[in-house]
Amino acid sequence: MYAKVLIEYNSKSVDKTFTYHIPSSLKNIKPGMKVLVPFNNRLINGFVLEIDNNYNEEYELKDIARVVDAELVLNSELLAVGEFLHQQTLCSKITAYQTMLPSSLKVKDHHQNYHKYVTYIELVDEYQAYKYLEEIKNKPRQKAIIEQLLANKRLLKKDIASSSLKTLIQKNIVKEVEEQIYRLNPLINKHTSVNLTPKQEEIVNSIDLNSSDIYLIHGVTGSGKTEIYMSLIDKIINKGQSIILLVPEITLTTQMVNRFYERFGNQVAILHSALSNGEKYDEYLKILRDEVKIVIGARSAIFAPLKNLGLIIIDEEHSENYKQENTPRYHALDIAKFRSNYNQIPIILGSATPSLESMARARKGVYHLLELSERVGTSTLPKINIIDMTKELKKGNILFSEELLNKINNRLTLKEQIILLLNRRGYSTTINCSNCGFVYKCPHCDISLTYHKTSNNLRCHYCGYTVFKPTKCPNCHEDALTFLGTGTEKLEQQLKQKFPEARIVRMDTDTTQTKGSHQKIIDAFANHDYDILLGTQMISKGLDFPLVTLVGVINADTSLNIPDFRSNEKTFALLSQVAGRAGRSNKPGEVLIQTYNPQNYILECVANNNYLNFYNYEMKTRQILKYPPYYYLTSIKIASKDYQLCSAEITKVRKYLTTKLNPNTIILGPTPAANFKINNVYRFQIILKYKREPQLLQTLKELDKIYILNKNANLEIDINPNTL
DNA sequence: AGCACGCCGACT
DNA sequence: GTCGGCGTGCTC
Repeated sequence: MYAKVLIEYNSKSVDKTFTYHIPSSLKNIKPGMKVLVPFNNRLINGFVLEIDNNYNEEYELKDIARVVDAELVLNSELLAVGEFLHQQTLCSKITAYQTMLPSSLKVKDHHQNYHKYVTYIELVDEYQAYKYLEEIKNKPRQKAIIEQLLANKRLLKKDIASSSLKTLIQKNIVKEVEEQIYRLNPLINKHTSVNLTPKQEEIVNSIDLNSSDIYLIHGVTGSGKTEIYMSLIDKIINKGQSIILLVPEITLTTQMVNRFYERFGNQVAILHSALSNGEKYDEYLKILRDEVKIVIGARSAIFAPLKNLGLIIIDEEHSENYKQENTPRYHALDIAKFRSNYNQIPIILGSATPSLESMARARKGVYHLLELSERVGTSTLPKINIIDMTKELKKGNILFSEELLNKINNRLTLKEQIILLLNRRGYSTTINCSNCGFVYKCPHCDISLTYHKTSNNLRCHYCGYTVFKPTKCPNCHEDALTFLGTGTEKLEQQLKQKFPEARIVRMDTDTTQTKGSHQKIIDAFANHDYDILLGTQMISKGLDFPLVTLVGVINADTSLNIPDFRSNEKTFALLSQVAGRAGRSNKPGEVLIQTYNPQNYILECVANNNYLNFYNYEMKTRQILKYPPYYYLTSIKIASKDYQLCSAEITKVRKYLTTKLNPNTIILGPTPAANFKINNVYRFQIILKYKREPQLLQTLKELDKIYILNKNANLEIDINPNTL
């Protein structure tokens, strides 16, 4: 028996299988297993792709050393998914399979074991124990242990004083028993039943669970999409099948996970980046051992090794987090479609603000469109007002309009809560010299630095470069440095000045660095320990605080002005989402959006809660500018530390593409990429726009081969990129 | 990836 | 004469 093994070197130069002999002691080796193999005079982790019975003996083969984890096997479906991932994103094969397994399994220590054990003590023999009790009348501690064991059968070893226990173990009266436990062990199972509204019921019933169709549920915030998911999950479990529920990373808060634990208890496994490696491994084992029916997780949970998959749900379908921004650059929906096709099962997409791609497909009839236009219960959609900041500016109000200040005051006296959104962290966003015009930029990246007041330094938000706040302009040495723009830090400070009695908490990347801090802030706010929550976009999604009746957007323009073809779509989704945090219970909510562009059509659509107008308007722009969903995009970048080489190589790439691709394909560039210079690496970019390009994958694959050998220039390919 | 092999420059 | 630079090529 022989095995074809991929070596776990993340380099495209060894991205092919190597053949090994399977020794008779390892006959249980299957494709999809992790093994340890001798390679180039050392032991390397490998991944078995195929098993062969014979091998034409070209040269002598080495033996597989051992199996890393016999339980951890990718089944044939997931092996096919890995191949698909490799083909579609042009990543190396080994990267594809590594992405699909929990990251803790990138084994460094060859004798590592991920199982967590707990040690119990038990009596070896009850009769012997009684007899021994007679002998030790004057040893009360040993006696106590035996008596406890007689009453309880087993005890946790760590709860027992060790000296007397040692004697008992030596005398073979007591033995130690090790048992594997799971690090996460929810047993909350109230089996609360869902009561669906007639509209929700209608949607549940219109979904054909035996099809492989895709359904888009367009439901306004607070319309109870979760109840629909739960009801569908119930049906699937009754069919004896399992479910994957994808949510954006940030939505995986205990608020949401607890609802599923309460209803489905230990049938649920969760997978997301905040889990420790051990926790991830345990959750993964539960899935492999067929002990759970539901996997709730972020993007990579789409690879969950559930057997007998019956349904895939992607909540907040529009979220950009479903596309991975580094290799392999895959979109979870593409993997979902593959698994839907493989298992002949449906996909449910849910969103209050569907992506244009999904809505366009739904309206064309490729997906089924299901509408939920009303909130459940007594809650109604909040009233949204646009505030013209140009008028406020004349009154001298830069950050807060009069109306926003009045309303904050009002909610504070009513003991209600407030959420404020400012999509920019730090204190000031640009530092320039009013004397010579000098702008402080990162020396490694082509990005202006942001001032952070708490640490009194300037920071690059791309590479983390930090300098102390200078007192004088480094160019003209005048004391004329000015700080422009506002970040969350400055907002917090100004807010404290205006409302000294209010309890304010800030949530952004700076205040959520340590594990669990994100959750702590949410819990504290939910507990009404704070009156005002202010933060960046991470406060906008999925949170449900019944006391929040006012949402303020400090500056809607920060998001609108980002130079990206999706900035309108992102702004519409962000503002609609954050607006949806207001008035989620019986108290009506109100939203104030401050802007310097009050006549902006996107903002008007947000204010009127009119997705359809936004959709029609934005589709027209996309059509004129030849963007998705009318055209597909692919971005091809050359990255290099050498500016000259970088620009020379990208020109060659363009020439190559011109000869190989369909003449109808639009080839734009080369241009400097949006991340032109990061960490001293330059990037030039070519953008492809096409409706149909059968030569695409083949051409890119060949191009990729050319650059495998080039050490000084890297090729970065992103098919269907999120941003350009 | 990681390492051996190999072919040219400036040193004890 | 030798130490060492990193280009090339191989690993079942």
